[in-house]
Amino acid sequence: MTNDKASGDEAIPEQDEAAQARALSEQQRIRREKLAKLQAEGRDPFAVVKFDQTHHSAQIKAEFERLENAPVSVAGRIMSFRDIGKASFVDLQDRDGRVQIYVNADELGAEDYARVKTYDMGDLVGIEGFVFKTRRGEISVHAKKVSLLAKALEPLPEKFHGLKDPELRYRRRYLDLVMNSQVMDTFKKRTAIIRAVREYLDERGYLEVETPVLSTIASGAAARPFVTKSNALNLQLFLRIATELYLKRCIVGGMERVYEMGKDFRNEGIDIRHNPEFTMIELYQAFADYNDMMELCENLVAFAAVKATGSTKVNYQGTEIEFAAPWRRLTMIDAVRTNGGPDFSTVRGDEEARELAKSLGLGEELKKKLSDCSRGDILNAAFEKFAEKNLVQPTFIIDYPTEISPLTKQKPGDPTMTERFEAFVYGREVANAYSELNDPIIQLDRFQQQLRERELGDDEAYMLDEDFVSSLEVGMPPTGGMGIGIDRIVMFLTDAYSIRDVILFPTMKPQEG
RNA sequence: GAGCCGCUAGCUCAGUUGGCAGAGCAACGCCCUUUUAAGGCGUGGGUCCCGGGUCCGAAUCCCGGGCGGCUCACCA
Repeated sequence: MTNDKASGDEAIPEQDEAAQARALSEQQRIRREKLAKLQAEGRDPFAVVKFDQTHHSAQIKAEFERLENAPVSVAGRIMSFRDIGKASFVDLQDRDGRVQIYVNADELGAEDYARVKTYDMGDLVGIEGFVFKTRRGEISVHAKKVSLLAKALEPLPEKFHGLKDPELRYRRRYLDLVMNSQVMDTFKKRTAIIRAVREYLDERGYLEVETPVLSTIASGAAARPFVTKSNALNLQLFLRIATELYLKRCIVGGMERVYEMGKDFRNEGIDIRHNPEFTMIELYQAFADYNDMMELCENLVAFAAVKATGSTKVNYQGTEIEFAAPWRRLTMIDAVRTNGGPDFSTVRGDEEARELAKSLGLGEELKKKLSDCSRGDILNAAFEKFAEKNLVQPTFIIDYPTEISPLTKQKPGDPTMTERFEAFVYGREVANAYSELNDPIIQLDRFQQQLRERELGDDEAYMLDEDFVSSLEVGMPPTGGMGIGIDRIVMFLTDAYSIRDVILFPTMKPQEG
């Protein structure tokens, strides 16, 4: 139970103590008593400030031939305790895994050995000893000295079944990490992927920059923002939904190649593919177009796949996915046509498209009233209905309708289409890129069209950013830009079913209150 | 936002037709100096998510609420 009562209430403490004693489980109470006893003996584990850890578990196992009989110091958490009388076997878990520790009364002396036997699973200990192999052939550390480095006042989850309850796993991720080694592996891979992305771009002359999370306009994407407030400025602010407009200002300023990898925030639904805060990389390259972005995308993701998993081929939820370049390229119109949908290349104008939408029963896919929909809206809806779910192997869908791409340059010779692509894997969008619109007059027109959409009730239409338009008036070179959803890439490379399995602390409702 | 499902010991889970709250691991005591889900003997541990209702009697049935999971909707 939370206790939110105001401080300074002198009458309550005694009741609090009683209440707390009652709230403690038998096991918690016993561990606190053990701690108190150690403290009374001048052996407070929480007073220890340092332990010299010379080796990790994995290294001892990998280099046993060289390390046999050598002195080592290892540190970690007690994960199991097999007491066989005057000797015990302890499984010690550190960052890399586990190594068995052998302790016996002869080596430690009766008094110290008796004290070690009072240590609990979950306690953090440091071991000084030497490497050996047991009769059963397990590489172990024979302890000459055992130091308690921190006491666990709460028992660990059950050693065989571990921690399974998804609610507890997400809320108390530290327990999940301790108990489930594949969870630790997933987050190590996440780090490897992020490091690989940075390495790939840094080597190609990209400058990593940081742009505002807080601003008065949340633009650059179609999404509802989180709202917050500055006390100092007495001003309503939004958390960013994209970094696009600031990064393009950097291109205007002459940085030529920039990227930012960080959190975006979208105030929308939460499910296995969406967390309100998520990690996105956006990158921009002057004098490049969307074809360059396609090559960059497929090579970057393949590079990250190799760095994280050792291969471009991964198994995702039972389906083999090949990330090696080149990825299939398919226009949106062809994707609809070849997946059982109509041929939009023969559809002229909004009215004809609306008739087609009616005959196809495209109701659910449309985001607004049919009478407000343009040919581009309907093509996009048909794509989502017919094609999207079939795009299992990495595929670039190219050439998006102008109406749904307000920051994108039109295709030369076809003003209804833009030089934009999205990359799909397993039916899910993982990247979005385009030849950036750099004509400030057309950009202003497109924003004004978005404002009309907003008036029609689309609260996700892009907000007008006048300073961004001003920056384009200064002159932005022709530029290719791309956004990649990092969490989704991590999901594919770690075979994660839910986005919550690749975010250490996913957004959860408080349990009480 | 809607539907379905879940919530019982620290953890993983049973709990029959509504009739004294259960197991394994963990804990506590004793035995055991190369075990490894160690083993043997014994002991303790519960706000059955919360609040109402029905009933002689509710973990179980009914109503309301909380949190979570899944599916759908939403989500460039």
